[in-house]
Order: sequence, then structure tokens, then C-alpha cells
Amino acid sequence: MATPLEKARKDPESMKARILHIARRFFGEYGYHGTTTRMIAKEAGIDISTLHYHWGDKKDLYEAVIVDINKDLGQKLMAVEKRIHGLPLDQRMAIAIDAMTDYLFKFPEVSNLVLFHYFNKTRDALDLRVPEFTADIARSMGLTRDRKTTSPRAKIEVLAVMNAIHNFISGEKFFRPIVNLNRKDYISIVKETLKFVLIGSFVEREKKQKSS
Amino acid sequence: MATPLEKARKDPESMKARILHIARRFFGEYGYHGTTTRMIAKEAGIDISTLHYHWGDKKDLYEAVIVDINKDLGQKLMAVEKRIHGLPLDQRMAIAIDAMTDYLFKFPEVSNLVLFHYFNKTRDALDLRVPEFTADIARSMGLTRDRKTTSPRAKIEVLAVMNAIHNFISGEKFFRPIVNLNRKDYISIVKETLKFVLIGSFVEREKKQKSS
DNA sequence: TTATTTTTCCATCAAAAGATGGAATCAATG
DNA sequence: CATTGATTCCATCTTTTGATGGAAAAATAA
Repeated sequence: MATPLEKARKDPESMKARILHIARRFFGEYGYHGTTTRMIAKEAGIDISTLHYHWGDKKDLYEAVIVDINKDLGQKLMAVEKRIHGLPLDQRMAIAIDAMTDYLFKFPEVSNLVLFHYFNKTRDALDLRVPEFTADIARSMGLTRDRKTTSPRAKIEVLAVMNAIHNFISGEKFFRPIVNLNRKDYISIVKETLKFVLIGSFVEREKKQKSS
Repeated sequence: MATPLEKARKDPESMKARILHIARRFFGEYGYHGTTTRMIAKEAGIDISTLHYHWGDKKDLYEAVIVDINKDLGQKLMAVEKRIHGLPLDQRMAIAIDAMTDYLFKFPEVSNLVLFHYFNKTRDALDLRVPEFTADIARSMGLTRDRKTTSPRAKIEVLAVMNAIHNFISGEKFFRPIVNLNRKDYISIVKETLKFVLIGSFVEREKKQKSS
């Protein structure tokens, strides 16, 4: 209730929330510099000054968007972790890939913004610290020996897995024409491929480790 | 010799080539809208009008950059293909991953721009058709049954592999602090991880197919 | 209803960014 | 050297974009 962002998330009917929601999509598609406050305002059917009234300047709005999607992503990851807890690794990964893929295809701005944040600098040095889930996912995938530390190798492996998923969501516009499939078929072939590529190695390694 | 781009590539000392080279880096780091012609001109130590004199407007320059990096990438892929031709799959993939990773870490703008192109729209509708290597790589990986067609599944698998590589190059600024490694160690752990994650499944499948 | 607060829009600004004409400079050629 | 052509820069323009003050409108409270 304290922060303006929390208020906006609470009441999704409010103008404030409406702007945030549209801003998510635009920043996701066009990036920070590629999106203008006018684009967002126009889509919302309001004047730019109204946008500034609610969110301050562009940077503030962008920051709110980043925090917002990270909150969503974190919640989703926690929910998935709950579902897969205790299952054997192959099932754990398969279910997680299915669930995350479905979720992200429903909210592609999340993937867009995550990747955008990884790969692009903004001229205006706006370095917001983004919450980090790699360690948690590594734990959930059973890649950590002890509870407290996560090895670089484990983190890199997690990044490989997460990015593989994000890529196919964000790249849909580009990849789908290449494979010439409708959306539904694209999604299902992506899921299959991700599971094929990503699960095998981890399961195989676990087998070896157990036998030794 | 015909096109201006080819001329610039031939004579890397020329102002034209110099601008192109700097533009590659800037567009790669900041994206199309995040880069201004002034930034590029300043870095080159020239006036914007000189830039316009050589390359026309911003869109033209960006287009030249995209064509340029795709030419480089295509050449590199062909060279790698030559080296691995005829070897067994696991070696083929390991060598290719090593070679491409080394190359891309040396010219990260290539990965940056490829991913940028996948994941971001530009306001100004500039849709340049980009040469496509998925089919060739699929053939090189032995994923195509007959010579002429490449299945959607094979293409998606290739994209998964290529993107996994690009991600770690483009994401270095973001990922390296997460794992807290120096550049050299980061590169080597990325290579190891890529090989670990990507090769296993393909080799396993090939084994099964051969035995049946 | 009236007063107060919140929200919205209109008009406008200043800075940033893309672009260009034309003068000045430099390089090559006869 | 003088002439020609290519290159570069300066000054300037226009459009876009982020931002704001203050009036109008809408919502809320008294």
C-alpha cells in the first residue's frame, strides 16, 4: 500500500495501473529509447501530462515497469517451484518448462523486458538493480551443494535454461515466419524442443553422480 | 566493388569504413533508437554531416551495419562448417561451439545486433530482410533428412543452439557480475556450459536413431 | 450546495536529434 | 601551378520528444 507501484497493482482499474500496463507492452516491444511517452499516452487515450502526473518522468515509469515485471516473474517462479518440489529432476524440469513457457507466452512483455535489460544499454545511465532469481532456480534444480552458496557454473547453467525459454517468446515475431507455423503449433514445438535440448544433459549428469 | 558497403569493407582505412565500424558497436550496444548519429560522429571525431555524406540517413547506415554483420557471420559459419565437415557429431558440435564462441566474444556487436534484431521493433518501420542461416546450420548438424527441406523442428533446434551462444556474449555485462568472474574465466565457463547443455541431447538422439 | 481535492487537458517550452546547403579544405590531375 | 572533384565542417532548420504551469473538469468531502 505504501509505494505508488503497489497501489497501482492493487487497483488494476485505476488510470495509474492502466498506464503501467500499457507501458509494459511498449517498453517491451520498442525498448526504452524506442518508446515515447506520447506513444503510451496515445494508446491509453490520455494526454502526456496525465501520464507525467501519475508516474513522474519517463525514467520513473520505466523503473516501475521493470520492478513490476520482476515482481510478476518472481511470483510465478515461486508458484512453479511449489508445484515441482520433491519430484524427480526430469519431471521437475519438464513441468517447469511447460509452466514458464505458457506463462511467458501469455505475457511476452516479461521476456521482452528481461532480455532487453540483459542485452541493451540506455544512454541515460539508469541502472536499477533488478532482483535476481538464478540462485533460487539453481537450488530448485538441485544444482547447489550446500544451501548458502551457488557456484558460478550452476548460475551459468540456470541462465542458459532461462534464456533459452525467453528467447523463443521474445523472438516469436522473428522465428515463427522462419518455421512457418501458426501460434499454437509454434508454442508446442518450442516446448518440445526446449525439453529435448535442456533436460537430457542434466538428467544424465545426475544419474552419473548418483551412481558414483 | 559495386555497392558502397563492399567498398567500405575493402578499404578499412577509409572514413566510410571507419564510420561503419563505429556504428556497428554503437547500434549493438544501444540499439537503433538508443544510438544517435551524433554519438557515432563524435566517436569518429567527425561532424554529423560527414556521416550523412558517406552513408545517407540513419536508416541507411543501420541497414548497412546489419548487412555487414550478417556477411561476417555467414563467412564465419562457412569457415567453421568447413573445419568440422565429416567429423562425428559430438566433435562437430564441440568444435563449432568453441569456434563460434571465440569469434563472437571478439566481435560482440555481432551477437548484440542479431539479438537486437530478433527481439526489438523499431518505430520507423524498417524491415530489412536478413540472410538466414538456420537451414544451413541444420544441414551441418545433420538435422535434415533430405537435402532440400528443413523441418520446423530442426530449425527450432538450430535457433536454440545459436541463441544460447549469442545470449552469453551479449549478456556478458549483465551475467559476469552475477557469477563474479574475470573475462577469461567467464568465457571458459560459458564454453563448458554450452557444450554440456547443448551437445548431450543431440548425441543421445543420434545414437538411438542409429541403433534402430 | 459549496468547498476542497484530485485528476485531466491545453498550450507551451526547451532540449535533443535527424537532416541539409553551402562554404572551406584537401587531394588528385593535367 | 591551376583546375577539378571529393571530403569535411559550420551554421542552421525542422521535427520529435520529454517535460511543466495553469486552467478546466471531475470527484470527494463538508
